[in-house]
Amino acid sequence: MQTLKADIRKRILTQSRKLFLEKGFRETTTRDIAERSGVVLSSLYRYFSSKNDIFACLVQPAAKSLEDLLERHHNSDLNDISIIQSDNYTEVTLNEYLDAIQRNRISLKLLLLKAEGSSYAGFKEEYVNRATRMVLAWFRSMKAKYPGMNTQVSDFFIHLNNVWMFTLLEEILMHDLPEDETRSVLLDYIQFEYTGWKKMMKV
Amino acid sequence: MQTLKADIRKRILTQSRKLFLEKGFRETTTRDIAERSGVVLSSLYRYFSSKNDIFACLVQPAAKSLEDLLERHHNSDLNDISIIQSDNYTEVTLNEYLDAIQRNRISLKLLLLKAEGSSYAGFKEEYVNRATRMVLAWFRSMKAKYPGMNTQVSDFFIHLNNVWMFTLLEEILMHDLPEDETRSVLLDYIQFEYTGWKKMMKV
Amino acid sequence: MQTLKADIRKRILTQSRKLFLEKGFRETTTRDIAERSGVVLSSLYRYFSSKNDIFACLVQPAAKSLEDLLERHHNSDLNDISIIQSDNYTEVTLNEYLDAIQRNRISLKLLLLKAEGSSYAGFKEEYVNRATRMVLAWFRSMKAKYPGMNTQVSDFFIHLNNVWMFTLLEEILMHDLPEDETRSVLLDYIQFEYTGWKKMMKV
Amino acid sequence: MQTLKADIRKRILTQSRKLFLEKGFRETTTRDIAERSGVVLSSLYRYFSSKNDIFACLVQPAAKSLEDLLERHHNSDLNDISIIQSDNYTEVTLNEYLDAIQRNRISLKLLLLKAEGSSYAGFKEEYVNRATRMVLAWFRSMKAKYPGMNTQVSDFFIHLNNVWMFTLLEEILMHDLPEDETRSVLLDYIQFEYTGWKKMMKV
DNA sequence: TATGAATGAGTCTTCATTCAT
DNA sequence: CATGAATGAAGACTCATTCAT
Repeated sequence: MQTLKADIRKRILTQSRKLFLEKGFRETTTRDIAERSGVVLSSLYRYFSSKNDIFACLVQPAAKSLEDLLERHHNSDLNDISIIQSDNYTEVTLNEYLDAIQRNRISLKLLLLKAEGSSYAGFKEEYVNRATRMVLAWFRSMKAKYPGMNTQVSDFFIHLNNVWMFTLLEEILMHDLPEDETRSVLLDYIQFEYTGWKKMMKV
Repeated sequence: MQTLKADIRKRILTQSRKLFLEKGFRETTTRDIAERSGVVLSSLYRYFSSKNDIFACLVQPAAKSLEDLLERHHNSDLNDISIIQSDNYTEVTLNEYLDAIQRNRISLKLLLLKAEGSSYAGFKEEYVNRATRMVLAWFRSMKAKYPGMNTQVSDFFIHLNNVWMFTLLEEILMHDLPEDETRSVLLDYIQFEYTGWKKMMKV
Repeated sequence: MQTLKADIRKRILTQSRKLFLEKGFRETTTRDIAERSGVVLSSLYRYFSSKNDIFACLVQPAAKSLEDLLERHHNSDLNDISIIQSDNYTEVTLNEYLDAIQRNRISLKLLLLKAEGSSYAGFKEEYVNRATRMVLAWFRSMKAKYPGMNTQVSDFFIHLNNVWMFTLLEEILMHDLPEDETRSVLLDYIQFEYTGWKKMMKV
Repeated sequence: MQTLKADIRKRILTQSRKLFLEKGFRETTTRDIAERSGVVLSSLYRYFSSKNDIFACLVQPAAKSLEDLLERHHNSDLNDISIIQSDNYTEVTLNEYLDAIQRNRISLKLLLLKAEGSSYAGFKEEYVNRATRMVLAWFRSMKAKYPGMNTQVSDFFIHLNNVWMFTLLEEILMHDLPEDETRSVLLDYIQFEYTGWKKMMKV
């Protein structure tokens, strides 16, 4: 009996996922969702408190995994420049990104591409800003350690790189890049960035 | 009378520009526009055929200048690799971009950041796709000319770089970067890209 | 089983009482009641035929005691003016009121202050009207007996005094006046009314 | 042309007044109002920002006149006990009340009897509380001047008298008491109160 | 008899656009 | 050509009550 309830919930989530994916949060109506889920409109509200709530459920895993990534990667205490220059850094990083993407493809897609109108609309910007602040802090701490580092790099350019990382994510999702291609693009990206930064910072 | 009419049109455009800038296309209502322009709502439709039409007028210069850039830069007939490697290529390119931005700041801002809900919502994607196709064509023609070039670069990565260029634009506009900073960021960008690509293509 | 059933009924009544008290009849939803009672929504309807029915159960003792009071006090056959003028009339009356209030505080509170939206919403008005009719009848019969009585007092003013009595009740309940204060206020009230009426009727 | 607009507004106000009067704020739907006013539902919102707004327009004169009364009558600086005992005090007061009532019958009726569900629902209680505070202040200042005054009167009883005044108002309105009867009831009321208070305070 | 699910009518509000004078 | 008025479709959310197992 409880299974039934869970079933309907799942059905609603499945169908709304489809709809959000097709038309985005804003253009998807609660009626759409209800009809496609084979429920009466009012029943929707037995399972979720609002349209936004449904979206939140679908999107939360992605949001969580991104937050985790942020935590791990931009913590200035943990990541010395030596780590970044270490041989397997690239690979480790790469795998983490890949993991996050593979695990939450659709959820991420919703979060980053279809959230307009929902409470997650500003997620990307907020996230990028936080990430940028963390990177900036890391930069400053590195400069304290290695005074020879190039100081020329503007805050804005650092911000920009964070945005690009997101853009990369978005594009991978938008084009449903298969796993192997995703991996190869990520490799390219990391190499590209690495080369660029090395030159720029004259490390 | 004709003058008056033009005046009113201008007023509508000025005020709606402000509103679109503040709240975006979707959140701006026709009533807002009419009131701020000192016109009755129905009069709006004497001067413009729809809300979208108003937006189009405001956004068209930016769209045009981007189209022009596309034309000039990604035309495989015109740009041989030798040009890219020429000394002043960077500067020329830089100036063109700067020009386009400076000339159409607000219009671009509307087009790239505030178009949600309008017929221009998909502009960026479309544009990037076209640009990518052109770059790909150029790449292929280059490969035909210089068979030694690295073939490894995926189509997607090229696409990505196009998107990044847009992202750069968007961020410059979003943060109202002043001209000098814009220039310096663009320089960084070009250098960054140049380094990255050179390495990647083993040119 | 029968015991269980009674238990559940009691639980529903207890919890709905709380809710009605907090938020009033209208703002209390059947779902609220069910959840707080630890029953499934549909089970509510096994124990009560409707939301209004639940309210009725809670409110009925108060309604009953008020009806009783009405019966005893405004029965023109029973109360001669001589009784009213008797020494202990005040005290007797006072105690009756006090009793009714003390016995049914919460029930009265629901009936008089929280019934909006229920079938008891009009209770006060109806009751007052009936009471007024009875008092009027009593007045007429008194006038028949004692023709010297002042006739000037309007029907409306008598009605008004009945309403005031209710208002008094409402305020005592609304402010959760403790028993001793309730007693003292009632004393004030009776004295106040008594003085007023004596003057007015030139008894 | 502007007349037309005003006309519709007036029509909406007239019809909604009727409806609110019949069924109260809550039970009156915007659709009701629109239909009875011969307007499309959406047009309602061209003239008023919400259902509550319509109600507010209807009710504001009454609210204003009550506030004014409060201002004039419970200002402890202005009203010495000597004024209250003066010969024409009663008449002046009486006329003021009458005026307020006559001028705003329907508006008052809505405000005091039909506001449930609107933003004016708590008006009465708020008002009474403010009035009570003012009267209490007045009492204290009188006691300072005339220390012989009875102190026994409880705050609650004073509060109660304020509520009664309101109850009086409500009943007058509820029963559509004609002007002359209203006057005579008010006279009774003032006399009644006066006698009661004199006794109570042993003035 | 208990439970999960279903129901359906209803409520306020918004907005771009068109009509009639 | 301007203006006031009209339009109608749409959208999110609520709630008491009933059904089917």
